[in-house]
Amino acid sequence: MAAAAPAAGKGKRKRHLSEDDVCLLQRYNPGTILTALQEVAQHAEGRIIDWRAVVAKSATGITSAREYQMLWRYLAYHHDLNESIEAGDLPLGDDSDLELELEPNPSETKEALSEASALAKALISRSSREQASGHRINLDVPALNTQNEKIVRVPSKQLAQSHRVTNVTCPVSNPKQLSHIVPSPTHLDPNGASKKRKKAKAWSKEEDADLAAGVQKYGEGNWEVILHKCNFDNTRTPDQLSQRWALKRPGGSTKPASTKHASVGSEERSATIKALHLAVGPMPVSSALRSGREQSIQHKSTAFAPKMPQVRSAVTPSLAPALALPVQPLRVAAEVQSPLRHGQQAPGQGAPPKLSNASNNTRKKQAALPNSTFSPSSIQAAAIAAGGRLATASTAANLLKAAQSKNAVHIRSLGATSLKSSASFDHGTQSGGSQHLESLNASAVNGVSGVSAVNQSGPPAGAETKKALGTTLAPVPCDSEENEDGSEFCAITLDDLFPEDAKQPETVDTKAKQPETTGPKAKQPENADPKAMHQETMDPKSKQPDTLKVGILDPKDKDMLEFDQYVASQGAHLNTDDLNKSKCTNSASQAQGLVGSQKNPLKLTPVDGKANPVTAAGRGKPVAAGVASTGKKATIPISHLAAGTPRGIVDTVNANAPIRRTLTRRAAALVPAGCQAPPPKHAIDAKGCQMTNSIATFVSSGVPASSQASTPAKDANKASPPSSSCQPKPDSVAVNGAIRAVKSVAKKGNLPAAAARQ
DNA sequence: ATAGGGTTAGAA
DNA sequence: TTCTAACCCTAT
Repeated sequence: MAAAAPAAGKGKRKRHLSEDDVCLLQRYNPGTILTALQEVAQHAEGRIIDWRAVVAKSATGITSAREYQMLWRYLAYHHDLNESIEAGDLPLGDDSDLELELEPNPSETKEALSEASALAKALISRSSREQASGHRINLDVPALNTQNEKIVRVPSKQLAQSHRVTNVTCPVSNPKQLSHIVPSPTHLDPNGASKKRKKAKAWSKEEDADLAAGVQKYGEGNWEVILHKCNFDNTRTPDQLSQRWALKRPGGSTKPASTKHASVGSEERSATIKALHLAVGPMPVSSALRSGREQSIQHKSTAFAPKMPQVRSAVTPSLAPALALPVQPLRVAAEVQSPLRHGQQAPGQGAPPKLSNASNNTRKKQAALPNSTFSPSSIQAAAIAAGGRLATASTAANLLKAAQSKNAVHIRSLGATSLKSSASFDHGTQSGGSQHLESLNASAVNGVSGVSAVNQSGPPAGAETKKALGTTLAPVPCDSEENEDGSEFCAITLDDLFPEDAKQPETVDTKAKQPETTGPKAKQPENADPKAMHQETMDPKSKQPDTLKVGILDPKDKDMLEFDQYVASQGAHLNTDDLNKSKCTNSASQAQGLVGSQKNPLKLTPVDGKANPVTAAGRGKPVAAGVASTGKKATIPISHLAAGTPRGIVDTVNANAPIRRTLTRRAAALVPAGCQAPPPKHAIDAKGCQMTNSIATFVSSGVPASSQASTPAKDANKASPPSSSCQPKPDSVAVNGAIRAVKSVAKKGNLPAAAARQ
């Protein structure tokens, strides 16, 4: 509303009075309001307004000084309108009425003038109607063309009778609403006032809350629905909602820590906790989520991998910092370090997850560096949670059937992978089905191995591996650091993980094409079967009952173990939970809302040959294989028959970050990771594991198989040996079946829309 | 639908 | 003048 604005005095706040304010009032005729504003301006010479004097002379018809004050405060400060005010009530005594100074004659803009003009006409129009119906409101509305005549003058006597108007038909300046009443401002002002950018309207907390609630209720992306179902004023557009959400959504915020949300960390942490609760039910999450050194304790987090898939919401990067649960499926403890992380702290004694809010330069950057600290397990946890969405009960069942019936897919066991891990590091910009395959097989399954080898081989090997791996490890050479217990750690920066962001994509292809050459020197004692490298991923032979050496938890891992055990105990239940339940439920959506966007992250490329996996995977960050592998001296033989027991944290790493881009792989990789993990000591439900395995199997091999069979992806040429190994074979039938199964699930809505679209 | 970048308005 | 938030536009 153009006539608005008790406006700014020097150093005072300024507020625009919009038509919405008037609409909200419902109690007062707009003319009354305008008159009141004018009167307030006239009486606002001192610090304190003498409301009684104002009322005495008021033309508004308002007889209660208190009411008058209340109206003003509503208009100026959005104070509540108190319904129960008697005529004799005294105004409040405080002197806060003029925190906003009055500008009786604010300078008008073209837009304002046109709006005001429209408003005036609307008022006149209504006035005419009311006149015809006996409700005469005598509004003398000038065109507001001059500085001194902006305020509607309302003859006092009429207003005295009519200042209370019930069901005020709100005159609007919004062209949409106005169009049926009076010519739109567009017509009134052909000079482009209507073209002018809308005045920025700050988002109130209420709006943000509404938005969050809307997202929870209707899901991210349904901005139209949210817009209409939630009480957004008509000045908001779906686009604005989307943009706002992009800014405000938990985990997606680009806000620097210095601003409003000072403690993003705690927010994310709590969000994570909630998400985790949703995933695994009430449990001593706190122990698992502890920050600080304890958090970095080596931990067989793989044990709970299969237990968490029911988290429907995407676990966004925010989960990672909170879930710093290291993993040590192998003998090398690896910790992903953010470049922001100060010092080269021994990962095992890592500082509390430090959220990086500092770099807020670009959204891109944010996407690439959602959080500053990844620990393998946190990553895994995130990926698990994300990947979990792949598996509804039915999906799992279908996939299980498919996988079991034909033994269609066999993920190469750790032993077979040996040095190909390099390929998994080199996904950078690589795209195409081959990438999927590669990622899944090499990074998910083998990645850890590769890293392990690197670490175990010591600095020289690390350096070499770094080279072999391309640029992924460049920023932070995989220097072996020995922990007090002898565990070795590999520090990997985010740049390592996301070479694409590090702008070193060239190396990708080359490496991908020559995976074998990558890390011959990387030592992988347990699995160093060169032939294995050439084995088909789907080849049953690859299913080597390798014995994994998993470090025994040392005492300080107790909490982690506790966590694992708990999760393990929850395994079956979680795996059979019906994902559908959570689809729109509060809790699930809450997780979504709190933890972050789930729509984007999930892209199930494999489902359909039409979907070009390249898009999702091609842009995907390279798989930071091996990040997770860790190990301790004591070893426990672990048979990782099922689905090849990928040490999949690797892919999980990516799941943490721009999930949107690579989730297809990550989720897939992830699941197997979980399955493999259950160390003997953890009583894990075989069923749940199998199911998960099935899914993993499907995803892993299914993607490439599918894409290769049906889509000559543009990057198909880049197919690396591993991927080619995944050529559809008789066995792949099962894979396809699994794909179909998932597809159907997706169609049923069990998978996020984004996934279904794929 | 969304990301990313540019533009604009308002506040400090 | 600078910074920030909101808006707008365009490409994907």
